[in-house]
Amino acid sequence: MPDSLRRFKADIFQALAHPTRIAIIELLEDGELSAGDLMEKLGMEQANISQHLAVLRSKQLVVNRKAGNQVFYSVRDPIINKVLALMRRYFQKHLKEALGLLDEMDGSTIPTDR
Amino acid sequence: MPDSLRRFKADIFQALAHPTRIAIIELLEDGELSAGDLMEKLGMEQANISQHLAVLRSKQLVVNRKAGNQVFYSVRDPIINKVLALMRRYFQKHLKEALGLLDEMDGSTIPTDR
DNA sequence: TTGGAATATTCGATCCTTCGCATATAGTAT
DNA sequence: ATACTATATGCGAAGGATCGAATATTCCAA
Repeated sequence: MPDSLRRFKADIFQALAHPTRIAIIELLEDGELSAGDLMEKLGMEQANISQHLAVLRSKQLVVNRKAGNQVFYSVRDPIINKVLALMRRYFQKHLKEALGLLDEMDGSTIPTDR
Repeated sequence: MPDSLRRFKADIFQALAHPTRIAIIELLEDGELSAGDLMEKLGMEQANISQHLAVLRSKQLVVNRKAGNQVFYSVRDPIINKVLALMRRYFQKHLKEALGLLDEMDGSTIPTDR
């Protein structure tokens, strides 16, 4: 496989390699949301959300639709949702080790994923 | 979902977010290989391969088995292979746009993935 | 046409990643 | 013990990612 193709895949993983961007994709799984919706649900700076959306857009993981003042985002291809679903399974399977890997153990109860 | 879990997933994507590490995982899909085998097949610096293997190990994506002088690596959980298989489907589906995204078009024929 | 709301972009500081080079460790054989 | 092979680790330079603050753009309403 040529290196350019490997780079393409790596870029997509790179786009997913941030907690906020994962949160965005997962929030969008149930349907489109505006940038403002995401900002509110995630409780982060407007500029920051917009920057993360720009990353996801640049790799074509999300598409956007303008409606007046607002911009609505959705996941472009359900394959990406499947990838995240697989990751959830992976996480559940390796929950113990996963917790061991986490830097901060905040003593909360075992979380159920999503 | 707590942020720590999002970070866990992001870390795994981060581990996959490099062309060389993707190549390693894909090479390991058919069975275990030694670090030397990988070095030879990928034609990269010994230290570099070892560093990438360290990343994959630290996120527990691969496991290793010592046999005398050598260290044999394999993918820990087939779910990771499934994730890469999905990515291959994704790539084929969006081949045209993908090529548009690639920086360097070297004029070669349309590649068949793997 | 001025104002306000929603979103995007630019900038600079800080941190993280990646690489090659050099060196360290571990196993094997002589 | 010595030497050799396989693999890992430490280091420093170069480039890339992330953030908040400030600013720009776009659209609508009065």
